[in-house]
Amino acid sequence: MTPTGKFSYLDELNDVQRQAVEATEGPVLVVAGPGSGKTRVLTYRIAHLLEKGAAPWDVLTLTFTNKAAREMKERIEKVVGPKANKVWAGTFHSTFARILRVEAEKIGYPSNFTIYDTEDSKSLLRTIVKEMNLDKNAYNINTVRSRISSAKSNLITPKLYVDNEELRSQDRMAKMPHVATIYGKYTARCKRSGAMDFDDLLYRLYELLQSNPDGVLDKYRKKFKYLLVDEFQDTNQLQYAIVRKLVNYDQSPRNICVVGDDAQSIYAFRGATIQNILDFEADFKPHGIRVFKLEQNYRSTDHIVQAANEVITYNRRQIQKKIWSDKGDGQRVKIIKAMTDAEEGRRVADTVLEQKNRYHLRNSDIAVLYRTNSQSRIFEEYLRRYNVHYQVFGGLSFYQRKEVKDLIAYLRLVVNPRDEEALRRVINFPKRGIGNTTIEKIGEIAASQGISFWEALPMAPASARAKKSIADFIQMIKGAALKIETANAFELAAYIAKRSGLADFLKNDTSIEGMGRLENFNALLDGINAFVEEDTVIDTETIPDKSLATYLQNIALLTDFDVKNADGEYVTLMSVHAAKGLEFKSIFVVGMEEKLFPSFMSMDTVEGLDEERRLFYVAITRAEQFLTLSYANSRYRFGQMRYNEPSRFLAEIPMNHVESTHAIPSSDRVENMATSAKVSGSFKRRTSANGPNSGFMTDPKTFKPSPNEKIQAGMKVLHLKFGEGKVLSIDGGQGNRVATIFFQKIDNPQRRIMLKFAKLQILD
DNA sequence: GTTGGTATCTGTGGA
DNA sequence: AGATACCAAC
Repeated sequence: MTPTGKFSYLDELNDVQRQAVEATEGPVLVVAGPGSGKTRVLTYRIAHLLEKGAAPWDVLTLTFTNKAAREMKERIEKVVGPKANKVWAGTFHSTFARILRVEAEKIGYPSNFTIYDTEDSKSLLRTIVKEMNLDKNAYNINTVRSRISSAKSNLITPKLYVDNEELRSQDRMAKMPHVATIYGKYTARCKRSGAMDFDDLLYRLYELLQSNPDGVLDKYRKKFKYLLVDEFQDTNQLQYAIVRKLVNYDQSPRNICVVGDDAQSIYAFRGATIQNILDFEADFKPHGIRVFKLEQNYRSTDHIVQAANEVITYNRRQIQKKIWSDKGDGQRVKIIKAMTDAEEGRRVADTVLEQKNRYHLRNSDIAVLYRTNSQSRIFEEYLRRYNVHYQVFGGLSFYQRKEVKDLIAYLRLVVNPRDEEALRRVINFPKRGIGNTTIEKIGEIAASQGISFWEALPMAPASARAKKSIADFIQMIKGAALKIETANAFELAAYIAKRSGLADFLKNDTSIEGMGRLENFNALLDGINAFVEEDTVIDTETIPDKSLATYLQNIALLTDFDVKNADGEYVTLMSVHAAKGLEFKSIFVVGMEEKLFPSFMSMDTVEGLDEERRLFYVAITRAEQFLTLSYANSRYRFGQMRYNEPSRFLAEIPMNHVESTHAIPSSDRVENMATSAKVSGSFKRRTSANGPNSGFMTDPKTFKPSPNEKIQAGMKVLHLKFGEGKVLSIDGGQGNRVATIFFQKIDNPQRRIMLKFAKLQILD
């Protein structure tokens, strides 16, 4: 079949891709390896739907980032023209917020509800923990928040939480038995404040569809005739439950297509579960699901692809697939070892320069990826020193800066005075003589009467001066709220900036940082002005509504990515998580050390390690041509020098894909241990308690050594002392063969063993 | 209520 | 090291 005429875009697809695009009716699962043209399939599929006569507004595409949604729309537009803009394509959060905006009142929320960001949530939780007189050290706010978040992501309401013995006993073991109560109070407080947190945007939509007031469920089932979900491996139970509500019912055509890669699932901490992919297959099996596997990688050269393939085999469960590339062998993986984090920074920057010169790479071809955002500093330092332009993504986004959040809090308050977190933030900033005692009293009144903080404000038993301040504050907010119908968002913001004293406060701070803050503050005002003046594309939509409420609702879901200018020539610095879906000619994955990558937080469980390994898989598969991994023997953390061993992931890359001038990490380590022990007396040698000398890992009675000639790379073998291992590679001539073997259970897992002396039993 | 100094704590990822 | 929480003195 040779597609002709207007279907010519089909020519740009390989066989499997085309089948996935053309299977428009009924349930479809696309398992897409890295660089396999996943986005191309999704966009062409939508284009194909439109060409075949579907109306743009019949199609709903859910992504995880605004960037992905935006990209998709742009690419659809290239194929089908401007009607692409009428397709519903957005993030789960923004799309659901948009629907909730319309339907909120059906579930007891105002349509101008506030969206609480993580800081707001944590601040509210802190208040609740305090009010309940609980020990805030026992109730770590991040832990509490994530418990509540994952409860919501698993469809567990406060009521269900109370009755859930498993969760309750986990809480008791963690010495925080009152999480259930906190969860209940938190939910009530959000509702009373007319606020939804990020999880609520999903949960409340589910609740809406579930309770189905005024046949609202049917309305959306009819509206979205085709549903597509990107990065399905990163959905949580709640998201999948919503998807099922929308498409999986009697008489439904079940036109749903989900695209994902189990090997790239890296958001389990956010409640995502690979189980969703497996469930999807089972749930739609009775309805003729079709599964397509995209296995050809168009992004990377072979050494990189094979290294990635090999690394991921160390994970337990996975959907079988073999990613391959026909782009030639390309360069081997380069490994940089450094003594200190500073040396790592310098050598990475050196290599950046070298690659720019030798291979004529541009800054924008290069990215430095790290496990934690705090690692960015040292690379910034050296790149700046070398005069290489760079851009850091992640970390504090523009909208999270204090000066920006302060003004936004005022604006939030004008739109929704019940917004307690906004109110608490600005009631005494700039200072107007309303202190903690007064604020606490107001909180108590609100709690005892079951009213919002705002409504309790005038009842505050305070000094005459404080009362006057409060009255004035109320007046200011009410005054601004009155203008909401007549003034546009910018006029209101400018008014509040002046009237609140914020603008003056910032102008009076002449320090360097203070000037920076003023700049940000003004940039925010400019941004609001631009929103009013132009057809600003904020999310993926051209927003027709210029109200302050619309503005606030949109920026609440923006991240750093969406603000930074995407053009320009700079080296990209970002976390591995943030790099998902991106590609660069040259990738540096830095900080390849035990306890950092894999993170110490994830090291004690197999599931945790598997997720870290998938994260590493994502990192290395971002590279098209050059992949450099680096680690440092020591680095500063919390003002203290810490020593780490090279990451176990390094040892999982077979030697034949690694640049040979670099010795393997485990043998490096022996040298480095010796030198650093001399240099620094405090260096702690690993105790051998569970190391190789602590005795046999294998029962000598059942151990049957195999003939050494039979040992080959890739085999699983058993060693008397070291236990089970995997032969990574074999080198050396006949009679002198040396095997590099990875033994999972020992401290320095990668070992070089002379086969003529070794006793090894082949396991498979 | 506000200010400024000191103790304490933090140890991943992000919509 | 850097942010935040807490506390004593104004």
